[in-house]
Amino acid sequence: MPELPEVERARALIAARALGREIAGADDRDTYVCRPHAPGEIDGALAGARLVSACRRGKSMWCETDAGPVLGLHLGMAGRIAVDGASEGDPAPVPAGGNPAWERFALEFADGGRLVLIDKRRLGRALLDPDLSGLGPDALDITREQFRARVGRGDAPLKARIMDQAVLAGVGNLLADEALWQAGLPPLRPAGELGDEELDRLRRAVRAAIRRAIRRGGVHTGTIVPHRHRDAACPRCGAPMVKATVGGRTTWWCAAEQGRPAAS
DNA sequence: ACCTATGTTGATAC
DNA sequence: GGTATCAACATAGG
Repeated sequence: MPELPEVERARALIAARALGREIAGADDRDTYVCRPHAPGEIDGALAGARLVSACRRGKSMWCETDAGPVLGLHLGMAGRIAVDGASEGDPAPVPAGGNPAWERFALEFADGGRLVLIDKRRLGRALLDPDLSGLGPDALDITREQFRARVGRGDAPLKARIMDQAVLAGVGNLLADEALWQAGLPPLRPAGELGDEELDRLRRAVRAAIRRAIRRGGVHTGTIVPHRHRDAACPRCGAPMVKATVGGRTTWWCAAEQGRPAAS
């Protein structure tokens, strides 16, 4: 589920509950999730240290430590963070019993508590000193000028453009559908065709959708999310919702308000 | 049972 | 360089 809002809630959870606690060790035995590290490398780098900050850009998180190394965390497609058993940033709070096999990485604190990366699919990541140089500006911080210049160019479909993390960091599949629907813009329209007024409207919609999702608990709380299925109607005008693959992802939009029919 | 779908991202190919 | 496609993972649902 994790798009920017879920990641922000996870970051806030870490900031509130994990900073300053002595790390006794790390369980980094899952070498797929902790790649490119060998088992024991993260543990060796962090044992005895304390997290001093919890930061985020787009969907990437990282924690600085008083020992030097930075711990990078990414939730991938199904990851969530829990600290001492309390989870944030996901619709269904891990009911007491999420499968223990889904705990892919953990920081064990000297006080007995733990910070855990829970991830059914193992597409999340935990690693040292992550490279974040390829990320564009965070979707909540991007200025109007930056947004116009970075999003309003290229031949790629508008939706693919706003989901490109190098252009703008944080927007995923559901947020993209939500923001485009709120702004009344066609997902398939080439990004470079947009005018400044449309780009400003889209930026407002992206930021509003993100802030609302953070408040309400996740991207699944979006207005069109329940209407992303066959035979659904646009909750604003009643026209049929239509579907196509855009930028490699399933995309739903209002046939009337968001113009441009599905290509082929 | 078999096939498809799933909130991400990276590596590849044109 | 920009854009598109596929694969990585593991589960859930028709």
